[in-house]
Amino acid sequence: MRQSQLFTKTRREAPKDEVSKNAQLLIRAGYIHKEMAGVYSYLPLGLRVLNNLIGIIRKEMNAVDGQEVLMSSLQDPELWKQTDRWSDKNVDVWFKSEFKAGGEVGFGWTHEEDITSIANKFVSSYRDLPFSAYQFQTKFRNETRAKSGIMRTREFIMKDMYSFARSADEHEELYEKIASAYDRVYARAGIGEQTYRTFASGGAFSKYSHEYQTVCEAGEDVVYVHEGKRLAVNKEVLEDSVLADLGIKRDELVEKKAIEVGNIFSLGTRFSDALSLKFKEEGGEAKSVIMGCYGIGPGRLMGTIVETLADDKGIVWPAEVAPFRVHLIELSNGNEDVHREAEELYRELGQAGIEALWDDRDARAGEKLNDSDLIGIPLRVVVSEKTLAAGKFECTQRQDGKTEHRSISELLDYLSHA
RNA sequence: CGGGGCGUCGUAUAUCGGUAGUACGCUUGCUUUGGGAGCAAGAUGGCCCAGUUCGAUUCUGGGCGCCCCGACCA
Repeated sequence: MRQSQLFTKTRREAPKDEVSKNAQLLIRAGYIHKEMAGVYSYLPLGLRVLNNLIGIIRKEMNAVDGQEVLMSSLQDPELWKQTDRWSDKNVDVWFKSEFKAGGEVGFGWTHEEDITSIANKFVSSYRDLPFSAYQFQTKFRNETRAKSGIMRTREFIMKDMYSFARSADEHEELYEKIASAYDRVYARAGIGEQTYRTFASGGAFSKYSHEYQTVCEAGEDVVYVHEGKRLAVNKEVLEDSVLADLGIKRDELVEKKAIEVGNIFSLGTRFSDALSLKFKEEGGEAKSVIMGCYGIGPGRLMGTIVETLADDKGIVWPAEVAPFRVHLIELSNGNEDVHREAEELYRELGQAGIEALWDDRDARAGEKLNDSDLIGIPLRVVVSEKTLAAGKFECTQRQDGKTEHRSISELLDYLSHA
């Protein structure tokens, strides 16, 4: 799209009350807008990034046979009372409201109860299992303290998947399959190398749960990374018995700060028992369904990418995540030939299916180039009197600043292979 | 929820019990044009409610909001 028509603008300075790098850069570049503490809106550029991340996650969940649903935000207290998770004493993150006609209602902060109740309508036989269902849905959590920009908010979209299996073995198989999908998500999101499957406390039904932790100075968690095995152990569970389980030694571990970008865990029969989700085995015997739960917050993932990959000039988006593939910078200063050349290139890119942000604003070179660095689109293509004379465009990688000069066909060829 | 800090043009910052200034941004004009240009003219501000005072943006109290540390974080 034409940058002159983009209704957001960049800013030189971040608001003084934003301390986290992710929020500072995302606000300065016009990706997000803060509504109140812990509540952010996504603006055109930000929504493009968020949707790209959602697209990646959706594809990977579908690839492991996840079935997408969309559950309601409004939650029925009766359901939650059955699992003892309605009272504010047991759960302190509830947002609650009332119906005009009387009666309480809650805003969902997770959906085990809901999905289990839905599954109950359809699952009765061993033939109905296994399956996994997931959604992208806005969660509400009344955090006592929102913090770190978009990393910990009171309203956020979460991809939450729930698996339903007939046996512990079957559950384990599903669990591992989904875990591998998670690895692919982080790799495609550009933070695969920094992200480790991390052993964390498991709760009542399995010894461990797994977090996906991205090593980053801004992280709130402390993990111990075993580079050889590409895994990590959360500080919370760092004990000799855990090290023995994993076959690793204490001195092989390196302490790092990390951001939790995903969490998967086994639920056992905690919810199926409480809500009577059972199936009949081949022999006719009723058994409780074994469940698992798998979460990723695309917003937090977006923040983590910014925290992890940004440099002192601004954001650096990985290719699959970026709001546009190309940032076309027109430095025409009123030169009609340069302007026409930029317009032509923009059209050609569009025809090739490559989305570009075309900076056609009447602004000086410094402002445009600095904005381009801040916005962080992977490839910057400059069109100017110089490039017009040379017959080649100046193509610069945002990530490493490397520049190459390409003709239009060379550029299209490069983009089709990248 | 405990502790601490902060609310001044759109943004970032000064000052001050008596005229609220600067920078960037914005408007208009001229010049300039490859890493946030120059000149000139202009518009825009004291979170809310009380109290003290001749006079409050400033002092006091309350409210609301925001940030940080901790606790919490299936």
